[in-house]
Amino acid sequence: MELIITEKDNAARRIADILSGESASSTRRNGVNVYRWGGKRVIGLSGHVVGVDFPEEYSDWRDVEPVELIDAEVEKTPTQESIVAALRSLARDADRVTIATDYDREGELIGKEAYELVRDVNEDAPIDRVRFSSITEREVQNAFDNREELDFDLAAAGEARQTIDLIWGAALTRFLSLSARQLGDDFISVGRVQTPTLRLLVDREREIQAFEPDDYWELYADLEKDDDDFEAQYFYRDEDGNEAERVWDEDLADAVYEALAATDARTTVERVNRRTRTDSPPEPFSTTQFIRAAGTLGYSAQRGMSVAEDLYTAGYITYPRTDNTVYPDDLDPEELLDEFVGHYTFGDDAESLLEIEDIEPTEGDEETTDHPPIHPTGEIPKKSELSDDEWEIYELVVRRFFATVAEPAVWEHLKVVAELDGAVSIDLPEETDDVTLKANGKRLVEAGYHDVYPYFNTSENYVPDVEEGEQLAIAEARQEDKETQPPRRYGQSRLIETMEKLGIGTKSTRHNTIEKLYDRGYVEGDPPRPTKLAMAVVEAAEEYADRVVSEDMTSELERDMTAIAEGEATLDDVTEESREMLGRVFEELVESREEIGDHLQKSLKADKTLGPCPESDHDLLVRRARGGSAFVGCDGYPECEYTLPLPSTGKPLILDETCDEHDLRHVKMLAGRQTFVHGCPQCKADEAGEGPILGECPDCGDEHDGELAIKQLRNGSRLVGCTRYPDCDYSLPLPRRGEIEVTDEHCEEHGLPELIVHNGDEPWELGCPICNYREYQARESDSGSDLEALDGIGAKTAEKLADAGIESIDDLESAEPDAVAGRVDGVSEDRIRKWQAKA
DNA sequence: GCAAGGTC
Repeated sequence: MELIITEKDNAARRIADILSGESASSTRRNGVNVYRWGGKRVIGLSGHVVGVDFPEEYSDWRDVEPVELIDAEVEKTPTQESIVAALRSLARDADRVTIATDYDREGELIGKEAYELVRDVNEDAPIDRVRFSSITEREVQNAFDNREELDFDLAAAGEARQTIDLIWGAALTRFLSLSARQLGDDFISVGRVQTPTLRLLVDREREIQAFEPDDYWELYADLEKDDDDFEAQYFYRDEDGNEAERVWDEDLADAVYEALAATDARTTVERVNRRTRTDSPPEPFSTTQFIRAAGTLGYSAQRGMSVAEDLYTAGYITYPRTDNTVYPDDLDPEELLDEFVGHYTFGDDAESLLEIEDIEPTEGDEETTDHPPIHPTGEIPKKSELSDDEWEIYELVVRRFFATVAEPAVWEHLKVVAELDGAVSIDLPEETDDVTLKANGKRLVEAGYHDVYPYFNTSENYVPDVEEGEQLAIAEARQEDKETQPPRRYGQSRLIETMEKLGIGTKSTRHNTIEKLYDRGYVEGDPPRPTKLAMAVVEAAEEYADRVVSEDMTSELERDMTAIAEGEATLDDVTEESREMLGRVFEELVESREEIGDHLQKSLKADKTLGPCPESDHDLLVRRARGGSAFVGCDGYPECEYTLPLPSTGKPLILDETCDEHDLRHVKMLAGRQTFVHGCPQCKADEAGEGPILGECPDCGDEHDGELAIKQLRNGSRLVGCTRYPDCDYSLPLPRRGEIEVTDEHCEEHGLPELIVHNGDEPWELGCPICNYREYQARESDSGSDLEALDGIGAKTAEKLADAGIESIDDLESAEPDAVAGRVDGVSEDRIRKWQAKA
């Protein structure tokens, strides 16, 4: 039996299909897919199935001095037990083994891990390696006809990286966490990739903080041509002879403005320049460029990749983790375009592209052996099979492929330079005696690839045809006061592009690294903004472990890995040298342990500080109750017990903005799509108490004495809500407009006063707010059950639920999952719990 | 509970 091992299940299935001529059948062994036909078996791993770690006796952070990790042994242990077991049992019966992992360094290492697992149970079977850069019939057949050997040197290069990353990362992470007494979930981590990435953000933040704006002015004039006018901007030549628009001298700006604004101001056209510019179509999608494009559609790096992975797993697009920007020879663009002909969304574009005579796809600079650039596979999903996000990303990938085989666009640029007539009595900048204006027009003459790829800005700027010597009056002049702006924060996709340029991280990990910075409390918001803790970690690293905060550590490691791969150095040479270096770092580090710990702790506290406590000399902090919910408490606790509530949904983020009245920073609650700005917690608490009390809260009145009151929210809407908010979020809606009168009449059923809304001529007797809301809900449910608003409940399911007596979200929330599951076919307890969580 | 790299 021949055993073929791939890096992932998906590749295993496709290779089995190709080699068997689609006759392979899928079976499961130990819960792992195995594809079989004749005497062949194919199994897919899940990337690395073994991992490196220190022996058990090093696992207690408090027991082990971090410095001891430097010379600790590093072991490899299975991390994917079931896959390892399945692999071993297949390997026992194999008389030939073929390693078909990805064609890159990490793939070679994963292959070597498989090799060793096989050798543990089978000493004799020959083990070959096949290499292919895309899973197409030709490439795969060719690879199996030209079997090669596993490259142990290349795998060793990968092992050097594993060892060095573990030792540096673990030793420094434990050192910082212990020195700041941050154990448990909130440890302080550093690493070869995350820390230089964080430094990029911190450096930018430092620039922003140090930035001092300068004033400047810009001057515009609308020039009249026939019945139209068009905007032209004042410019001059600076010392270097370059065109400059920013005027730094206010007196000069005023003088130019006056000259332009004079009632008789006229200009003469000095120059008219027309040129056409070719606008080449974009390159094929690498992971980084894909993330950037998805970013412009509003997807975070993580989300964009996650959607792409789903589309890949479903078979609609190729593997989304690739550095490659050159399509392989195997890809026949015409053939792929043909697949889209007749499609209701893409058909017309595909047909028009097929009319191009010689289709020559664009190419980027990066050509790699691992995977092709991301492109559609030709298996086209129905729109209804995909979620909105999936469809949007799928369309992006299809259209990007279209763009890479489309024709260039052509722009016509029209530049008009005009000069103010008559003598000007202004002290103008050097090398000019004139007030000169320019207008830059552009027009898309041939849309080219923009027709099939509508994601780029193609807005035109209209400038009419004018001739040299023509006189144009000034319709209006404008002087704009401006300020230079601080550099902008990195957005997620810019950050990923910069990481790629600096060579840190990989196509598969860069987006995860950014996510990790969020999880660790190093950055907040989007674009990511570093916290005080992040500043302190970077400062500590810069001072004591400069290597781990610089991208040079990666580039030097890359150099060493190349040396190992080429047989010029050994794994031991490289790791030993790295250990010595880390040893020297620790010599200085341990001397300053307390100082470093102090600084980190202060920064951690600063990240949680809102401002002064009204009842003591301490600060108010965001704290976490035992149950995990956040609230505001005093740093002077237990002497001062002052607290303020925070909403129960989401994770609090402290903003820079401060409340004028209480000097407290505003709070934003991060809760995915339901993220909202809570504002100053003191103001919110004050507001919550406002308004007349109507009666007992039906949800928590018995247990906690909650009461219902009329509340006005910051956004202007009003409601009847519990005074114990946010601990109790019972609420009833109220109309936005009109004055609300609380009458002496009380509802018999609920004991609440009847309300009257005065808005316009006719007062509206709203009545008891609970009864009013019930009626409103009844009207809503007449027009269709609100259950369908929940993700995962379609019309059919809603009908089935209604048959079982569950007609609304309220019903669902109060239902017992096991009872419902018993009454409704095909609906499990689990699903009901999920809906209840969503409701 | 540490890293970074695979993959889901």
